[in-house]
Amino acid sequence: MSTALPRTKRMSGEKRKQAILQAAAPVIARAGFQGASVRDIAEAAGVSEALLYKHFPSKQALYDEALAGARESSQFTIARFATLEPGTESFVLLTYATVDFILFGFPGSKDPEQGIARLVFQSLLGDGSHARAIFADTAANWMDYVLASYQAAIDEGDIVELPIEPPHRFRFVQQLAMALRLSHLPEEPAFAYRGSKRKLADQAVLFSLRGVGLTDAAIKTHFQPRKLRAALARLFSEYTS
Amino acid sequence: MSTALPRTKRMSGEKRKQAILQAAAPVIARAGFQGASVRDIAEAAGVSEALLYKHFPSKQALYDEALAGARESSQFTIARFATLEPGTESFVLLTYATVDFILFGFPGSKDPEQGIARLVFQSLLGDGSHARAIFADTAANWMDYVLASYQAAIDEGDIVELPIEPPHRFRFVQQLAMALRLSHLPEEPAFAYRGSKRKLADQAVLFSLRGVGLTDAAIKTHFQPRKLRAALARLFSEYTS
DNA sequence: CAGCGAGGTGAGTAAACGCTAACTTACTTC
DNA sequence: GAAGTAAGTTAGCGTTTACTCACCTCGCTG
Repeated sequence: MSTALPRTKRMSGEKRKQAILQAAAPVIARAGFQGASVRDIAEAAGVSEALLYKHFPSKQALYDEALAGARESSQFTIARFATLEPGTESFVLLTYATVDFILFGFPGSKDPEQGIARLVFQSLLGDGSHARAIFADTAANWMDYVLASYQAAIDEGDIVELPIEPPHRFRFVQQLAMALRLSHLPEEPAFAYRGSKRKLADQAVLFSLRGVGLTDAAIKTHFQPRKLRAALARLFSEYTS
Repeated sequence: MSTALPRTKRMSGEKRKQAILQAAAPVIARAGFQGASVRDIAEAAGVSEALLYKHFPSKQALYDEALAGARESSQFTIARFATLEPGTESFVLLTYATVDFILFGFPGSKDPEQGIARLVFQSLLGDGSHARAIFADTAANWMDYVLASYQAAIDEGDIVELPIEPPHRFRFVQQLAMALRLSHLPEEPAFAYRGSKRKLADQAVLFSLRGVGLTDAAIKTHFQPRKLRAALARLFSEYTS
C-alpha cells in the first residue's frame, strides 16, 4: 500500500525536510488535507510527529509547502519542444502532447500515482490558489510555443477563422484533458465506454484539433496518432528508459 | 453565511429526515465529507446530533443518502427538449444547453450555490460511485435526444465524418463544460481571462460544435448565442419567474 | 386518564485530532 | 574529552470527533 518508510538514521535538517515533503505529498493527495492526519504523514515519512513540527510550524504550512514543491515538477518538460520549428505539424504534436501528458503523466515525472492531479483538483474544491499557480506556470511555459506554432499553422492556411480568442482555444484543450483525467481518478472511470483509454485520448485530441479550428484537410494529413506518439517518444527518449 | 436553521417544532419522522438531508447537502458540499462534522450538519438542520442518529445509522449513511437525493434534482429538465423536432437546429440548441446548464446551473434548480457540482467533484476524488451514478443518469436521459438530433443533423448534411464514436463526441462537450465549471468553483477562477464567463461559455460551445463535427457552414447558420439563449428561455420560461 | 410509542435532547463515551514540553542521542568543535 | 548543538523521540496536553444512552415530552388512543 502506502510507502511507510522505516525509521532511518540521522539526516541533515534540509534533507529530512525534503524527505518529509516527498513522503507527505502522496498521502495528502490520496486523502486530502482533512483526511490525511499528521500522524499518517509522520508515519509515511518514517519520523515522529514531533520532528515533523520541528520543520513545519503547522499542518497547513506543511500542506502548502508540499503543494508548492509538487508544482515545480512539470516545468522542464516543455523545453524539449523548443527544438521543433513552428508549423502545423508541431502544433498538432503540441496538442497531442497536452492531452497525452495530462491524461497519462508527464514524461520523466517520478510522481508515483500522479498525485499532482489529485492535489490540483483538491485545490479547486478549496480556495483554488494552488491550482491557479500551477495553471499560471504552465500557461507561462507553454503559451509561447503553442501560440507560435498556432500562428505558423495559420500562415500555412490550416486554420479556419473562428471567433474564439486564441488562448481560449488551448485552454479548452487543456480543460477537456483535465476533465478526462478527473473522470479517470477512481479505479472505475466515471463514465463507461468501449475501447481503451488510449483510444479515448486519441479521439479527444481529434475533437480538440477540430475545435481549435484546424481544417479537415490539415487534420487528415497531420493527425496520425501512431506517428505522433513515435515523435513524442523520440523527443523524450531519455526518460523512457 | 450558512443557513443555520432554528430548532423547529415537532415534525413527522420522514419530513424531518428530508429536512435534515436538505440542510446537510450544502454543508457537505462546501466542506467535504471529512470537513463537515456531524455537529455542523446537525446545527445547520436545527436538530441535535442524537436525533440525527435516530434517522441515520452513521455519518457515512447520511452522506450517501444526501448525495443520492441530490442526484434526482436534474432529471426532469430534459423532458422539455422532447417537444423539439430533431435537426441541426435542435442539435445546436442541445449542445448550447449542455454547456449552459453545467456552467450556470439547471433551470428551476433550487440548488442554492450549485452544491451538486461540488459533490460530484468530491465523489470523483473518492471512489467516484456517486459521480458515476449521476453520469449514468444524465447519459440515459440526454443521450436519446442528442443522438436523435445528431442523426438528423447528419441527414441534413451538416456533420463532417470523423473517426470519433458518437457518444464520445457529446461526452467531450460535457467534460469540457465540467472542467470549466470546476475551474470556476473558487471565487477567483483557476485561470485568468478577459471577458465575461458568459462569453467564455459561448466560445466553449463554438469549440464544442466544431469538435463534434459540425460543418463551418452549419455553424455559421445556427450558432447565434443570443437566439439560442432566447430559445432556451422560451423553453424554460416557467422557471425564470 | 393511564399508558405508550414516537419525536427529541443533554450529557456523556472512547478514540483521534493538532500540537508541545521535556527529554535523549549523535555529531561537531576546540 | 568536555561542551555545545542539532536531530530525534516519548509521553501527553487540550480539544474535537463520531457515536450512544438514559431520559424527557408531547399527542394520541383504549
